[in-house]
Amino acid sequence: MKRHIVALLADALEQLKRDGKLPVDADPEIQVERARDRAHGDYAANTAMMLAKVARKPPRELAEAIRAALPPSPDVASVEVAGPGFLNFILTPAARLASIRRAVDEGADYGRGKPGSLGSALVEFVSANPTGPLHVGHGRGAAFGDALANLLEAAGWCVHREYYVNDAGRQMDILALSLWLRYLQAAGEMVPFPEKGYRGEYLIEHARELLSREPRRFIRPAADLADGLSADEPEAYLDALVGRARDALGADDYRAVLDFALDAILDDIRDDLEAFSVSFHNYFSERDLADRIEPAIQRLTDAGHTYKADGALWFRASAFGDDKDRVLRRENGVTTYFAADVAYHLDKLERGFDALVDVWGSDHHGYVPRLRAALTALGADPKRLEVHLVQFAILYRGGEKLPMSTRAGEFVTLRELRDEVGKDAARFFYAMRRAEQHLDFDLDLAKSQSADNPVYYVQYAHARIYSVFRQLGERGLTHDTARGAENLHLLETEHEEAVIDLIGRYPEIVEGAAAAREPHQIAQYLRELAAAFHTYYKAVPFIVDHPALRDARLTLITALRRVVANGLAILGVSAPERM
RNA sequence: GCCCCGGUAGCUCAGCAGGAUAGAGCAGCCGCCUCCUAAGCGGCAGGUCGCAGGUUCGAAUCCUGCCCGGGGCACCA
Repeated sequence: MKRHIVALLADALEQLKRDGKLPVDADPEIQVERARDRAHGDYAANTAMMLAKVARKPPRELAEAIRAALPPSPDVASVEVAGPGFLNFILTPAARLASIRRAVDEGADYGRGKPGSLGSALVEFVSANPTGPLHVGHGRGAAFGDALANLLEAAGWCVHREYYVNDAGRQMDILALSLWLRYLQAAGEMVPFPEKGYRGEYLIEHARELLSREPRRFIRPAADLADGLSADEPEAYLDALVGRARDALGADDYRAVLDFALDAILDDIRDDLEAFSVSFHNYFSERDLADRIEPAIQRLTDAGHTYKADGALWFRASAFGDDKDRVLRRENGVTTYFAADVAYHLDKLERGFDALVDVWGSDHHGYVPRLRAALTALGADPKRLEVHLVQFAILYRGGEKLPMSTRAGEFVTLRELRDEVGKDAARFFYAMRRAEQHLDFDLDLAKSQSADNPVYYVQYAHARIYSVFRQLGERGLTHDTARGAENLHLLETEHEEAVIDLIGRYPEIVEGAAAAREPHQIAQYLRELAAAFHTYYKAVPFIVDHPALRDARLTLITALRRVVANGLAILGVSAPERM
């Protein structure tokens, strides 16, 4: 409809140019938007005000001229000039009601774009290091990433969801060491636990599990494990302990411990995400990248963008907009995380996605320029990579800021949040806010307010509609959908106008939210829609004696129920039939 | 020091590819269940949109500077 009105305006401007009332080179971008106020009609255009200067005419006079030049349309009932020179379009009732029929007929597809019509996107999100359970910061990334993926899919993208598993490198060694030490402790050995190890309770539990499966296999004399090591340099101390653990266990058993720890934690993360209604097509292992890192580095070298200095191999990132150059291969020959990430994104590009959508924690923002630089250096269009930064929630409990450290094991887990406020409330709560918005997350408040959470408000609208139909059955009546569809013109209270208007907007909301990559627009819209419904519900009885009017109202709330369900599905929130 | 994000009602936040009177929820106050779920509805009150300039017919929205808050600036991942 919006495009239709733009086309009408374009025709009118051409007509005015032919009549010499407008300079031929006047070629404004025609902006049509939904009127914010229903008194301003359905759609509004500011075209006359934008053209007033070049046309050297007062905006209202110009608006009048455009109005007169508009070709007739079966969908437009009238056009008014208003305010400083707006053109307000009022649709015919039939045009306005068309969306109600579509919502009923198309059901779950209402508001969705043609599948794949916008291209293909790889959405990478969460990608939390597999060293411990997900915490509430990851929860925000999961909720945002999943909603964004759903949203893009709804708008017409073909979406692939991926979780990048950092299962290589030093942190895995520290994890293996930490698990092994807990295992020895569980077996009754007196071994000290390093300050910088992963201290979380979860590892103690995983260690007990390992001990019950393998009561003897990983036992080693460990009393002297730390002998002669200085703990003054905690990180170096940790690395030394890792070395001794590897020696004590031997390569095979060391690897077995590491894999056990990794599998246990990844399984836990997967279960957690599933319960959070988040799923992935693929968990991409950093280890599987092993043989692709050197070729990626080679490609950068072949293109002349690397050099050696201080014994390391550097990427000339500063030539592509980054602050400084970045190391690809360290002095000790080990490639960096960055090198792996370049290989990973090169792999994504080679898989042929039109858009690489990365959802990262905002603490990684300094990392964006170097990755973009690398892709540019490799000859890719840097615009294919878009990175969305999600601010971590800063947690407060009892007015105190909570420390968040995976290694120290001090964090509120996503699971705890879910147990406390429920999956739907947590998902909606996260989805309501813009991702880059800082979030003071007062746990006491969030938990105490759970009954006031707007998610219930929206879900209740859905459940209430089901309730109306249950009531209908109890009164021995049925909904004649054909009669309802034929009698939508009977819906003329102001409350019905408002609901019809909002349902008609839904496809535009999806399109706009997807284009802006802002799932929170869906949440905002749903609150508005639910509010319009609850007001309508209170003011107007649906189950009335007049059959045609009754069926028309039931058709309208059926359409509304569909839109609520479709919108909630994008946010990963359930649409209950009763509450 | 440099970079990113934010500063809108008492609180938490929408609104920001400029547009017609700045919105919502919560908290506060006043009302509403012989009526399809009161997890609801109606109403009242609450704002120099951080500050100062600039661009524009028009600025919460764009530009510049400053102030305040958060985060980031690794041969960690």
